[in-house]
Amino acid sequence: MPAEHHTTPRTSSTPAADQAGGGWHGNPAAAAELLWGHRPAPKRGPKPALSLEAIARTGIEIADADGLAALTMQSVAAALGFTKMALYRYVPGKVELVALMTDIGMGEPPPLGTARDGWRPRLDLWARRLFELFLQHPWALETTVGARAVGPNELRWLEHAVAALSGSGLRGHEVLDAAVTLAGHARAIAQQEAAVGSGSSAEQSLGAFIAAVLPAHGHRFPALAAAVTETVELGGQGQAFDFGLARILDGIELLIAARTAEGGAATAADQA
Amino acid sequence: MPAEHHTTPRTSSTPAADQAGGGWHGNPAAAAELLWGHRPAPKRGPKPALSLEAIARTGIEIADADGLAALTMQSVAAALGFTKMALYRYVPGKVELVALMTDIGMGEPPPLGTARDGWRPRLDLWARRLFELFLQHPWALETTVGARAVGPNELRWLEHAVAALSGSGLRGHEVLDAAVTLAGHARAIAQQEAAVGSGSSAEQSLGAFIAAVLPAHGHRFPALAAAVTETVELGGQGQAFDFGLARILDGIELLIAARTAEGGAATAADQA
DNA sequence: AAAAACTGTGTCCCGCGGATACCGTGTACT
DNA sequence: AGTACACGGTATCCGCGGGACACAGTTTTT
Repeated sequence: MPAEHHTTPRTSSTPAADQAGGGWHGNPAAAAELLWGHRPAPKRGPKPALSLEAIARTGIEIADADGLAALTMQSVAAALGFTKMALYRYVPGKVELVALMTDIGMGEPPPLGTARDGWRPRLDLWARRLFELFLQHPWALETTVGARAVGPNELRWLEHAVAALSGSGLRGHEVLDAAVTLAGHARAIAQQEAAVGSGSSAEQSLGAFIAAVLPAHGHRFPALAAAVTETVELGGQGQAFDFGLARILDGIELLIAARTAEGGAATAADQA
Repeated sequence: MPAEHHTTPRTSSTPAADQAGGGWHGNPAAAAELLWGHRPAPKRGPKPALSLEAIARTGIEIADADGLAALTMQSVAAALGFTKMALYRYVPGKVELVALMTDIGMGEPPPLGTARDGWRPRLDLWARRLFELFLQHPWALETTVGARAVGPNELRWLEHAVAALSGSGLRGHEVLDAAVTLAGHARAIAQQEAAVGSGSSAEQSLGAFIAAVLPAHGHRFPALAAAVTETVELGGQGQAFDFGLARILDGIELLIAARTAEGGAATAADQA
């Protein structure tokens, strides 16, 4: 329902747009315009029966239910009761549709409280919400790798994290790096959790795998086997996210303490 | 050149093996056998002109050079001078080939030094090597998402990290969680760096993007814009990886200090 | 009324992963 | 020896997915 995400032109991407190196998928300019551009809504032809919102939402439903592999132009169109080619009147290509799905799927970032609450609980909540979001939309883990166009919602999320650290005394790049680190942690652990499906945690899955491989090859991984068996014996649950989050926040707290101990006057004077 | 990765049977995966939820790609048992199984090397037919090693290496070259999208059975076979169907005598399917490429691409984990060096420099080196590895093989970021079979090399990497933390006083699941957190950090930041290609860093790319979007929408991201401009003005380079790594290691150090302060006797007595 | 702008559809093409049948080649058994 | 069998490589075929293209129907403007 936000103001973004309107109708689109037929800017198409190059046929063989998959470049080498760290290349983009699809046409980044087209995706950016899809995500950020306001289309003035045409006045001449018949009324559009579809909308970007509806298409993206349908795509999200399919990807949530059956995974990203089940997301085809065909499946999306069929779920909407249209031909697959009808979608191309709204979306320049599948890559751009996925980008739109990603940004809409992220949604508005949640409120984190005011500055009086302190940076730590706000960042903690932020990271947890992001983590839950990745668990809700596991396909987003796959769609947010590599070069891509960033949407407004994704940027809003980042804005919230940066805002939480604004008055903390950290320098600009440190604030950004902290946000990126936290987001990366949520992403990475969500990938582990999503990999084993629902019900079990990364450590449990790893333990089961080790147990399966151990009779033949386990002797080569002594430290790993010991840690896994100790974890399993103690009924260790999957708390990799909580663990890492606490460690990262502790580290940030340490740095903030060091920065404030330097004295607030020379905030931007020195750089190591 | 390791002892693993030999010839393979023609165990094929189910035609429609792409399941829903956190489903596997391909047949995990086939992939596991590819990665772990020793095939006794057949005795009857003509000599194989190819080898798993050669196929996987060729695939790695293609993926390194032109990205994972350019990796097709056709391209691999053509680079080897064979038909694409010849590959299926060695590899049950593309998914398994990618899994093999991933494990071979990781290679042997580097030596980290002895226990007398302390856990921190060893973990630091480990994370940096892993980070560099992801930068060398950006496609590995895509192939290590979701449910997949873990290969021996990948497990050796994990073993090394766990070994570095073995005598530190952390509990089993804490050791595992620390390793997972560090690996996730390397992965996540490498994803950001790989996204912008070579030459620029994540913050610079973000800054450029913000600068491009700012005239139209920048006012909605005040904290972000401030942090970015401060970073750009100070010539802040991309050190998100270093920053996060230092924070995580600081946090781990804090926890180890707390654990050792509890006294080594009651190591496994309590759990919060 | 006619032209212009726009939406949705039918048809086609190419490239991909993979199944299958086939032929050639080499070893092992009688 | 010869022969049966096992195995490697190839040719052909299929279904599916993304997307180009031309066309038909609808609504507004001239």
